[in-house]
Amino acid sequence: MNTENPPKININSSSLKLACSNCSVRELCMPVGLNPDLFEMLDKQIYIRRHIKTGAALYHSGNQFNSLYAIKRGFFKTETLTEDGRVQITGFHMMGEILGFDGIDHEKHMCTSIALEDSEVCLIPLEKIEKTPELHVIQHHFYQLMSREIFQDHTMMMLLGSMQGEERLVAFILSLSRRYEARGYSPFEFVLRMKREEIGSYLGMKLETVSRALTKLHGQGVLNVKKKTIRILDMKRLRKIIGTSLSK
Amino acid sequence: MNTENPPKININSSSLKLACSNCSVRELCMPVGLNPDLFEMLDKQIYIRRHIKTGAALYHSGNQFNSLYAIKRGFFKTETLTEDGRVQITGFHMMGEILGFDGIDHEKHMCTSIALEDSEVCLIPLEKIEKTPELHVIQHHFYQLMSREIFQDHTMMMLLGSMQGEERLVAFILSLSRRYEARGYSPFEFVLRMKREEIGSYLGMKLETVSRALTKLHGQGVLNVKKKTIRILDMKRLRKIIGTSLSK
DNA sequence: AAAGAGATTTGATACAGATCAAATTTACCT
DNA sequence: AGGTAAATTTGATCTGTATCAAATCTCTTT
Repeated sequence: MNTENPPKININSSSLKLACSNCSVRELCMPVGLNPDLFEMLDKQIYIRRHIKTGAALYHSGNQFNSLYAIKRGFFKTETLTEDGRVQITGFHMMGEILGFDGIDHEKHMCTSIALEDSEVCLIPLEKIEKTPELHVIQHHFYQLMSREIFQDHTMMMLLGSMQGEERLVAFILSLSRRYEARGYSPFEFVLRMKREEIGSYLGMKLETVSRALTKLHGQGVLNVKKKTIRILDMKRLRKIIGTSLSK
Repeated sequence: MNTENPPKININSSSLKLACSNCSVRELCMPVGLNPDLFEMLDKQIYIRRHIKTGAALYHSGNQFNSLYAIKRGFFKTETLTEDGRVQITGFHMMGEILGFDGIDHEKHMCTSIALEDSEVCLIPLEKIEKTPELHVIQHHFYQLMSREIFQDHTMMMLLGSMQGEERLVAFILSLSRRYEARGYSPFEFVLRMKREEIGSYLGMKLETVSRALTKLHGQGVLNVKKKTIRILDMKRLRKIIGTSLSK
C-alpha cells in the first residue's frame, strides 16, 4: 500500500483561475449569497485544482492532512480499514461534496479516497481559511458541512442496523437519485460508478445479494437494470419498499 | 412525543461559577494548554449548567439548536428515527463528551438525547464563541471534535457492516472499557447504564441475541456478567475475538 | 476478431441471527 | 415489605443472507 504523502503542489501555480466564481457546483461547496469580493479572494489566493485518474487515490489513510477537497467533477469512494485488516467503503462522493473532514482531528487522513472515474478536485486549505479573518463567514459553513456529514453517517448507521438488504439497496439508489437531481441530472436514470462488490461493501452485504436484489427489483418492474445503468420506472413503489419489512 | 423546545435559561443566572476552570473533565471538552484567561472568560461569560434526570430528554429531535452540550456528569443515549417510524440508538455518551453537533446544519436537533442516569451538562453556545474573537482558538477545537465524531461514526459503520453479532458486542464493551479508563475509572469493571434492548438497537441486533452473546462470553470465562455489571476477566482474549470470524 | 481476465448472474446449501414463546429474575411503586 | 410490571434469560423454530460453485456476460488487450 502507498503510504507516502502526495506531492506538494505550489499554491501559486497557474491553475488558479476559474476556481469558485464560475463553478457550477459552488453553491454546494460554499455558502449561498457569499460576497463577490470574498469569492475573488478565494479564487486568487486559496484554491488550486488537481486531477485524479480513475482508480487513483486522492489520498491514502495515514497521509498528512493538508487540506479539504471539494469535488469539482467525478466520483469517489472512501474506504476505511479496521485493525484486523477488514476494509469497508464508508462513502461514495460526487461533485459538490467535500472530502477529508475526518482528517482534521489528528492532522492525518483516516481513510483512503479513490476516484471511480476521472475526477477533478479543488483544494481547500482549512488552516489558511481559519487564519484569514475576512473568510471568517466561511468557517461557519464548514461547521454546517461537518454537521451534515455527521447526520448522514447516523442515517447510514440506521440503515445498516435496522434495514433488510433489499431496503438498504433501495435507500442507496434513492440517495443517488436525489443527489443527481440536486445537481441538475435526471433522478430517474443514471450510471452506477461502482461495481456490485463495492455497493455490497458499503451496504454491509455480499455482492451476490446485491445482484439478486437488483434482479428482483427489475423483475418487479420498479426499475430497469442494464449493466451499470439504473432506470427508475416507478419511484413511488420504490419509496414504499423502505419500511415495508419492519423487521429489526 | 414532546416537540416543544426546552425552556430558555437566563445566561446571567447564579449557577455560572465553577464551570471549566476546575472541572475534572475539561481536558476532554476543551483544548489542552488553554490560556487561563480564556478559561476565566469561558467560566464567567459563556457557560451555564443544567441537570437532567434519568429518563428525561436533554433535547428532542426537531428542537431548535441553541447550543452544544458538554456532559459534566452522567450518561446519555441519542436516538435517531427514520421516516418510516423506526428508531435506532446512534450513540451512547459519557462525561467529557459533547452532544449536539448534528444540529448545527439546520439549526435543529436531528436526534433525541435522553439521560440514562441523573446527569449534568454544560451549555456551549457555539454562536457566541464564533462571535468572540478572543475565543477563536476554541473554534479549531470544535473542528477537531466534529472530525473525531465523523471518524467514530465511520468506525461504527464498519462495525455494523462487516462484523458478526458477537464481535460487535465485544467491540462495544471494549469501547466502553477504554472510555472509562480515559476518565480514570477501571477498564475492567463497570456498570452498563443501558438495557439489553438498547445495546441491541445500537449494535443492530435483537435483545435476545445480545443476551445470548453475553452468556456465551461469560461461559468462556473472558468476562463476568452480573446484571448490569461487566467485569473483564481476560482482556487479551476479549480483544482477539474481534477479527476471528472474518466473515463479511 | 479472438483471447483472457474480471464482473455479474444464478443455483444449491449452510448458518447466524430473527422470531415466537415461556420461565425467571430484577426493579419499581404504594 | 409485598405486589406488579419490566427486563432478562433460555429454548425451539424459521428465515435472510452468506457461502460455495459454476455459468454467463463484459471489457480490455493484442
